[in-house]
Amino acid sequence: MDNPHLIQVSSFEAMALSVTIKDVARAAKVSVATVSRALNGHDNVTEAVRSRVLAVAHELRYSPHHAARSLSSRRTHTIGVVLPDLYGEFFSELVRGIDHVARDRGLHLLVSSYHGHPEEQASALRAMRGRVDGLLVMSPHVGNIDFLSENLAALPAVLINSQPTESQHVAFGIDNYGGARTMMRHLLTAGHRRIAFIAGPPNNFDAFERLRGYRDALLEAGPTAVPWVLPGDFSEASGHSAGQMLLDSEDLPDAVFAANDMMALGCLFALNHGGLRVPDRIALAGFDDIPIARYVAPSLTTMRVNIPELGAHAMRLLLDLQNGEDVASRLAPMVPELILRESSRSPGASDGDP
Amino acid sequence: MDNPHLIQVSSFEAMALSVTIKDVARAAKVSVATVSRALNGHDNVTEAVRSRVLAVAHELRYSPHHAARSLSSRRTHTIGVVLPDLYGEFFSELVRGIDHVARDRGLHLLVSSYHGHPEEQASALRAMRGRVDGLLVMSPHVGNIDFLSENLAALPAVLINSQPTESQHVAFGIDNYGGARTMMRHLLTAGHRRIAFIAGPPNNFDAFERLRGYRDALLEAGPTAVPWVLPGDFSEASGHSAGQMLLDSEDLPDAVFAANDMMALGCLFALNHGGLRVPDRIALAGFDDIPIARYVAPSLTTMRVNIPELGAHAMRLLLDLQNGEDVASRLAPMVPELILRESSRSPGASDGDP
DNA sequence: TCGTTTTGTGAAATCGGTTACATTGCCCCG
DNA sequence: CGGGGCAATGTAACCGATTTCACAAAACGA
Repeated sequence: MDNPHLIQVSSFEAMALSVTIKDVARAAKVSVATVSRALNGHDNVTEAVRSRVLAVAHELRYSPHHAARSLSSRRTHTIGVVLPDLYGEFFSELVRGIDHVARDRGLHLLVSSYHGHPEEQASALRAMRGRVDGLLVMSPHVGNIDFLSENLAALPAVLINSQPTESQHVAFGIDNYGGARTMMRHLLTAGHRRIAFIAGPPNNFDAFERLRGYRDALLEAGPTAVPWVLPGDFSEASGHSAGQMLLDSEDLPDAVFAANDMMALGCLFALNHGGLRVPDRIALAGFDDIPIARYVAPSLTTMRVNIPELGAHAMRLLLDLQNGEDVASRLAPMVPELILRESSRSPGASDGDP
Repeated sequence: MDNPHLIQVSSFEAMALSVTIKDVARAAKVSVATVSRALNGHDNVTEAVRSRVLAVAHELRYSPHHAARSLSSRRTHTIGVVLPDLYGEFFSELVRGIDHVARDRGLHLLVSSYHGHPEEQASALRAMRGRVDGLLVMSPHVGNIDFLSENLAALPAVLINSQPTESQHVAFGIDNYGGARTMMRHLLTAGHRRIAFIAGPPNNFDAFERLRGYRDALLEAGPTAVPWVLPGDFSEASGHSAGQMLLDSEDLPDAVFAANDMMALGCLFALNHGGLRVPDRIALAGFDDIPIARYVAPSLTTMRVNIPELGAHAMRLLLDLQNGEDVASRLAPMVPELILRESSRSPGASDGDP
């Protein structure tokens, strides 16, 4: 470990814009092959040589050129993450969960969003070639998903919250259908019969499943409960319009179930400003349990989805998949949890704490 | 592993995986150089040849290997983004602004966070070599920043919201000091004299500047106003503790100014649950104007920082810097805007709308 | 003592592109 | 009609690493 006097590094080397493995080899008086072996921890280098190489490399501030390394080793140590968008807490939390696992394993993240334009998704996927070892893809658009197979060139991939497909891709997501039914059961049990639903974007698979859960729950509840669907697109603004629409109409539902929290908040905001007290006059519920949900007044009843864990688990699936492990047993969707808060507290019930 | 079926599958995939420029060249009966030129839009290829090459490339689903391309062309078409963390709306919005510009220019983003461990930052930076054409670095830790110069290998870089440094790096950020003074002026004008400040993390430069603004504003306000600083770390939890601390103490300040919105919200939450009406009993203000701020009840007075624009502008600076443009004239910090909301409405003033 | 492994190191091929330079064919003009 | 100029294409040298293979020296066994 100690042979500092062997190093003859002149300061002019520091001027070099980028130090390559050749520079290190020259300074350490060995071949590039030996430098590579020494730095990558192969066991067939003398300890004396290794420490000399390490010292020189450190002295020269050498850091290997990633593109070159991945070209020859055929590994990039990078995972591609292709998302519909980056807006809002959902994606933020998702990426955070993914990033956490990535860091643990010393991997990097190449984040790409196609900004809601499904047609750009294919090109986003294609651009990943040669940059990543695997892909995490969130593709919530209902419809043909098999472009994946066409544009992936057999990279290991895990689909997040996407429509199931015939192809072999591993998919993992949330039990949106079950979650919506759970929420509906809660609202129905509380005595609400006229329950409006603020839907998500028409082509979104999550939105579709939540709507399906709403519908099926109503069917089971019997003929007294009829569907009442308001359009929405997952944005806070669309929730606001839906709320406005309710204010403008003569008769109100007993409760409003929004397909996600953002819309529930927009709706709440509209109702609040319209002077309609929640939950006294109308109950309100959302889906996702984004962090804000607990802070608004009244705090929002919602289905909690552990979003970081969704991303983290998908990431772990992907990595294990790369290692050839069998992950089939770990693909059951995550079941969301009902979080009861003030916005659905029935007026008849105890007033609750502050 | 010696299941013949598996072998068959994997070898099939291997073939699909490795369609290189050579395969295209062979199929189109031209040389690899011509393929490269045709695909990259050089003008010295016959139209007939170009279209043949394009057709074949599309037919074979060829997409160039990124590592190889960037190794020879010395461009990665990727920008590295090194952040302290990915948690919370601030970073989410920041990345969104950056991503927006990146997409416009057809660039990718390599996101890396060092999870609050400054010592990991150097390695995060070093790992960027050969993967990115430029760097966006947010390094809010007070102290030696010159590790940047040491670990950057002359990559163009823009610092976001970081302590100014002697080195040549381009830096861009928010006028935290001025913003804090603006808020203080508002609170003082409203008649508050005993104003408590919930500080950010001790080593954070933004936090430091905001605290400095608070202190200087108090000094100017004269001897009747004395500093009252509560510890915090930018997290909602620390704001909550600060609020709790206030509730437990006998005498209350007239107003609380939190160094960011997350802490203001935590504090608000604590005060609400403690039965202390905001703003009737105590005024409250934050900093950042994160989206939630307008939804909480009472809605939060804060300094608006256009966070996506902060990221977007830093990104544009970086790209122009790469092009050798002079960006010196565009480095003036962004001035935050005072957003008056319910949480600081003085009890004496008009009651305001719902 | 002399083969025969074992071990450490170097030379060179390789990964998949880009691009400088060489080559070819064609047009045009003296 | 012959050669200079030009445009289109091919050849091959890179880019900076990893890795295979060859080879020399050292260790080993008989």
